[in-house]
Amino acid sequence: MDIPKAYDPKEAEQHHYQRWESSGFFTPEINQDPKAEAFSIVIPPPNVTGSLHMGHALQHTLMDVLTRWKRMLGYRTLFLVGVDHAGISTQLMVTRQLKKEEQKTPQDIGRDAFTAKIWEWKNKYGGEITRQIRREGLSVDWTRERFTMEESLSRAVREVFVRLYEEGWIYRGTRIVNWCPRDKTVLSDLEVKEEKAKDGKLYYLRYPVKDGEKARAREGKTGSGGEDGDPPSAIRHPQYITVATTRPETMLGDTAVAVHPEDERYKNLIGKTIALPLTGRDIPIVADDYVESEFGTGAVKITPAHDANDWEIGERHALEKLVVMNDDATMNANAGEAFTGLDRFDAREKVVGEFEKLGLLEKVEDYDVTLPHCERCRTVIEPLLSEQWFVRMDEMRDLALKLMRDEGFPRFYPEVPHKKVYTTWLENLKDWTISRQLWWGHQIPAWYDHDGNVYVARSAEDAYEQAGTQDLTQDEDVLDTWFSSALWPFSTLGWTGESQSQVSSPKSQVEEPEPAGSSGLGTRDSGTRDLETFYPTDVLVTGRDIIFLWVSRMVMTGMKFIGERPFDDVIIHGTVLDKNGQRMSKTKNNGIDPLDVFEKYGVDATRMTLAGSATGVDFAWRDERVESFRNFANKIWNATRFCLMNSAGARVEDASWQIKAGDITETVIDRWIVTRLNRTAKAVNRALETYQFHEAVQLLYHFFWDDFCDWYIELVKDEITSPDDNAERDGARSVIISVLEQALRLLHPFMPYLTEELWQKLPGISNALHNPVYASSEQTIMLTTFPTGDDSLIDEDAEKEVASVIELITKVRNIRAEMNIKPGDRLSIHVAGDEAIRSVFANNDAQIRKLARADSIVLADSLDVPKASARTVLTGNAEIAVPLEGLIDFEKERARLEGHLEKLDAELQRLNGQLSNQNFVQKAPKEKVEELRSRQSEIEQQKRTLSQNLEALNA
RNA sequence: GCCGACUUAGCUCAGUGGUAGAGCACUCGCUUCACACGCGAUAGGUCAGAAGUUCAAGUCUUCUAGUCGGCACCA
Repeated sequence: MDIPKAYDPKEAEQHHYQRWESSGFFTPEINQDPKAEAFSIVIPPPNVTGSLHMGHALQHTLMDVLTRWKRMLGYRTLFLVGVDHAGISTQLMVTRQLKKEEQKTPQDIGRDAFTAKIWEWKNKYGGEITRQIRREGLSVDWTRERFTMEESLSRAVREVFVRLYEEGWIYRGTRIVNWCPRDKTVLSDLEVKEEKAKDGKLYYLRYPVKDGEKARAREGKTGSGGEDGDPPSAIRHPQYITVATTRPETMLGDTAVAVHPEDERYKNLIGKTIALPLTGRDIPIVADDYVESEFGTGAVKITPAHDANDWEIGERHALEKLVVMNDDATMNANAGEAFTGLDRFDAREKVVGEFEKLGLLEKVEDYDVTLPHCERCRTVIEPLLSEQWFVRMDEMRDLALKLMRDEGFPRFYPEVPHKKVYTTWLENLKDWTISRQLWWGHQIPAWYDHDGNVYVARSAEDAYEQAGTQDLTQDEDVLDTWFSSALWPFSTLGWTGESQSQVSSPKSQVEEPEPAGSSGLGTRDSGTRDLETFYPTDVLVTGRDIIFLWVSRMVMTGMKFIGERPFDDVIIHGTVLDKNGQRMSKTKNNGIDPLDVFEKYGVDATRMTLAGSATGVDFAWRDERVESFRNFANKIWNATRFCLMNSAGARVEDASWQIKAGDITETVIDRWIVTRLNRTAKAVNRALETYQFHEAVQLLYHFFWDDFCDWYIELVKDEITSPDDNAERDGARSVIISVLEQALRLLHPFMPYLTEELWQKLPGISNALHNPVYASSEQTIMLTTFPTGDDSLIDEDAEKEVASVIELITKVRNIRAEMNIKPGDRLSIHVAGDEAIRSVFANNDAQIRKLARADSIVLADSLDVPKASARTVLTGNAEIAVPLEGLIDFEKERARLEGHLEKLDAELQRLNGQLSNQNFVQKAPKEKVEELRSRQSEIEQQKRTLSQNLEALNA
């Protein structure tokens, strides 16, 4: 067979995906067992504007590993894929394009034309991310692909909105909100990022108090001792009160100054009036507990329309709420003629300048301040009084908290710290601002009549009916993108709220089996049956940045509208950092493009790298790491190449080969590799059950490379490559190729392309190797049965025997290396040991001689070798000597033995210490003590032997 | 300010109370007929520091130091 010496990933990556997809392997309908248990995952929908980054690649890999694994185990498997409309991002992108190509703004062309443009853009460019998902090899069901803006999902959105409104859980109200003056929309608290301001300043402004004490005024000091000697009087008060602020421009909207009611400095000012400079307005001095006397001057200017805390104070004291800014953060007419139209930062300078002119600027201090920024465009957020739609979170939150308290769902992996963070966040949750001043998104299903009455309805027709008129206008705003994402686990499975009975049937039950012959394609109308089958989903894989934004909200809506949790488990994966441990970001331009990595090292090697990182832990990206998995892929390629070069007369035994393994596994070496295979299979399954992906990767890597390649292939090589055409050789060839086939299955969820490519080349493969539930499907490794390991095939004696053989070979190789024996020089090996070990070595004489490059092995009761020999001992106290007449360097040999003795000494000392400790002997488990004792006597024996050897050398 | 995580070999990281592990890099040797993206053999650790619990601590507790997160506040 003509197979290239090096694996070329691109070759395999081109061929298989299209066949997998078009053959319907990814759809749950491929499973022909009507009773098959369901397994489902929904993808966190990537933004339609997005392109693949490492975070995606990581989470996608984990989801696909689980899906492919479960599918091979016979589950009815759905990995649901879809894309998010990503309101702000998409609107901004198309706005930019419109400006560039037509020099127009969205307002120029109007709402309908603009949203049409976005749909156009989506249809043209929105497929980028889905092409990349195919490249990753994800076994997602494209026949069920969803988009958050498609009709059925939009219907679910309207249904949820209407029902929450009718229950009073959604309301419209006027609040201080986070306003992005650049995107000109309100944002939720979660879309705002606190960042340190570059040169924060704290400005101390003097506000004149009406009827202030003139004598004090000239000094311009508050509270300090009068230099004119006038004693302070209870009736007298200073002419000014000084307030400190970081945003002087907001003083134009001040409607009070607040002090702490117990603050002695200001007690007599409470109730007085301030003549607010630059405005001609009079504002009161009020007392409020919120004020901290120690901070700043202890007096706070109150701007209820432009600060959340001030708004609260305003409510308590019935203050006027004066809005002084426009939606682009320029000052409006309320700010006064001199300021109207000025940008907020220009207004700040001007206000400060004016105060200075008036002698009212006391001082300016440098001040570290963190300011809220728009997560997306990094503009400083302006807290603004605005009328918006909100979701009341008290009862929603309780649904999620109750689920966690009563049932412990969702289970977070890793549990620490996410369970606590999630719970704490829920406990302190504030209402959710859901309206957005955008055009791209789900328009709020609320209509208004001329009198401002609101009609919330599932459709315009319903609203007309409610209002008794068609003269209504729909709310201009759209919903937060996360509102539709919150419904994703059920809206994608067909829930639109119509004729919805509670999901009561266990999801393992599928009412009617798919008719035979149905390829499972084109099942978009599977409707609510999908919901019954696949909801709740099994596991959600996502990053910690959207636990609040997304995970928590899915839990709430799932509990509210389906009455069941949306998923059992949530895997929170780590962040992929750059090689210096820094977060990847566009501004730092230190991102690593997964597609470049695919190009350079292959998709499978990238997947192994990602799955090989510990669950939930951040890790720095190293190309060297991918390189090692690229090498691993090449190793698998070449091991298979070797098997195929020697496969005449061999064939892969079908799945039952495991059971009748006794028939074909005749040698201890065969029994050993079958044992190792089954131990590995068991451990891999155990690791995946607890989402220890890196553990599974390590197990597979070492099984394949160390056990299978380094030892098994080398031990059976002579037999496999024998030119003699006989049944024994062909049997051996069938064993190795069958073990290889099982190994490829174990690797498949991680390395789908390579394993399919190689599997298809093996002799004797067919769909008879498939899991029975996929019996009639076209042959593919992805539908074979995943090996779970069989205890009856684990042979501990074989393990021990081969371990001795390996130890012997290794020790002899060690002697060769330490003594600088040339590779071409042949040796003879003398072994003294008991009957059992001698028979093990005798049975594997040929293999040992080959791998240790020895001419002969002499087995005896005791050693009879010349002084010029290198010696060592084996576990179980067998002695080894390699005569090195003329080759031995006595100095070196002495040093080698002494080194070995030293190590044994150190260990023995530890053991002696432990075993002479009565506390240990009495309290430690019996087996532990026994274990140490036998190790102790073994070391003593080995020491005796080595000492004798050393003496003989010195004699 | 509150909560949390991390600190293990030169680097990146695993580690389940019981003799410290991997990959890469390093050192030595090898054109051994699957693979130099390879083979063989080494070397390399006071597990951040201190105290405690325990027969036994990298692992559990407390404190300290450093690194990095999340949340809140910010007149």
